[in-house]
Amino acid sequence: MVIHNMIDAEKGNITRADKRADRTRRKLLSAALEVFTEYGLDATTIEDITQRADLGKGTFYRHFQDKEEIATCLVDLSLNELLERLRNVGKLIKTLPEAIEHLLDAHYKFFLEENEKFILLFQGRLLVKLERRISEKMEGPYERYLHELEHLLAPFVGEKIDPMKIRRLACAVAGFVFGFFSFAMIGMEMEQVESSIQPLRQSFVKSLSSFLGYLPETGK
Amino acid sequence: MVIHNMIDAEKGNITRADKRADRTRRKLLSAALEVFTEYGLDATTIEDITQRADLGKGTFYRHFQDKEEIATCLVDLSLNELLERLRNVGKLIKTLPEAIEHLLDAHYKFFLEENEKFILLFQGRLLVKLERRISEKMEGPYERYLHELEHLLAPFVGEKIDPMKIRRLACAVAGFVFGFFSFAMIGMEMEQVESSIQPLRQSFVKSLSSFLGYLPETGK
DNA sequence: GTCAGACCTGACTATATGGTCATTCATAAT
DNA sequence: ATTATGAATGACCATATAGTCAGGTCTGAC
Repeated sequence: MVIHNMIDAEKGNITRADKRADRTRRKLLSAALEVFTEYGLDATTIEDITQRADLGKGTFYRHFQDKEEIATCLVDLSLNELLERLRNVGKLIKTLPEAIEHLLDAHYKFFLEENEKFILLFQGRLLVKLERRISEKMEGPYERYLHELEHLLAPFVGEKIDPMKIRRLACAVAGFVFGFFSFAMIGMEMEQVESSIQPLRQSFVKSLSSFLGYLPETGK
Repeated sequence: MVIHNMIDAEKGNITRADKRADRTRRKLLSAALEVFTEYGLDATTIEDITQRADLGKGTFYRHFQDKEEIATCLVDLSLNELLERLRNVGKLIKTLPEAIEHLLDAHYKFFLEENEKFILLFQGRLLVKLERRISEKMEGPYERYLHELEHLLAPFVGEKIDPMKIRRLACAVAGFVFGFFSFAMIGMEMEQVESSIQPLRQSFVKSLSSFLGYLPETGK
């Protein structure tokens, strides 16, 4: 909610005008998510967004500075949802492979349930090359994501984890989930997908564990 | 080579001017491949290309109509290389799973050896959503690719293959290779990658075979 | 009912990119 | 050496998109 209405804000009241502004902002965000995943970040124009939201062009600039800001905002929101899932550990985790299992599960469910948001976060390019014309603002949330990954895995790795390793791990996980998606593409039933992905999952978890220096014998 | 020089062309001679034009054209193509994979198709401008090629902007339009044409040209060239690999079957193929094995191998090697070209062909989006702002010209080579895939697989499938199935298969294969790439990203040795990808490969080949109606017992 | 304040609007301006063309440069024939 | 032909050039124009703002609309207080 954009707070221009200082009188009401000071009173701590939520006026109908505030609600209206909030609705408009939401409309813009949801429209932007749609067109971004449809046309891609670069190809969408501000008017694509406002037309999809059925609003005037000027309205966009009342809520966001530019395309980058709304994109960052969407990335932030989507990332928060993903991180929430990461933090929300079901069962107790004792080993690194278990932690990585959980990591995969969270991403994989996020992909299934919030497809557009996943695509926004891991939009092709991020996977394919690391150095790109990525704006400063866009790097922020991504750093946060990496930091959170480290936080999740650190307890199960002896020494401090090399930041480059975290980065690569992140790419690998996103790649894995997209790879998993390739199974879904051939129109298989979900149960069938789950079972055929199983051998890959195990192999992948093992690879990632040893990549982070895990030794099966010692359990460390 | 752009032939404006009719006198020499009629003579069947290749003049130094022709060679020069050809060199320029190649410079443009190679510069375009670089910037396309770096910035993405949408984000690159004509000047990005000419600057990278160290040429004047006007020169671009002497060789290509617009960005789309050079992109299509690159896609065509890259596709031809990929199709060449597909046609170049090493050993005799007798069953559908063997054909799919070969299909995977070709894509996988193409990805490793011609990374930029692979990325150009399967640029993120194609994977993620099928309906997009894809230009007519871009669809052409892609249709050709699908047709060639059908040609490769048809002998091992009884009835005619549903075009939609071919489309999905194509997406699945590209997705698989990107997924495979996720292994490579974590900095593993190539041999290690090959062995950890093995269970996945088998499972994937099986899934694709049955997706196309293959019954293991009958061998058809 | 009316008035102030905040939201929304779309015509307008500025800028960046696409695309053109008169000119310059390189080549090859005489 | 001269000249004709085609390649390369970059200043230039046209267009599309970013971003602005004066004016219209909605809301809530009095």
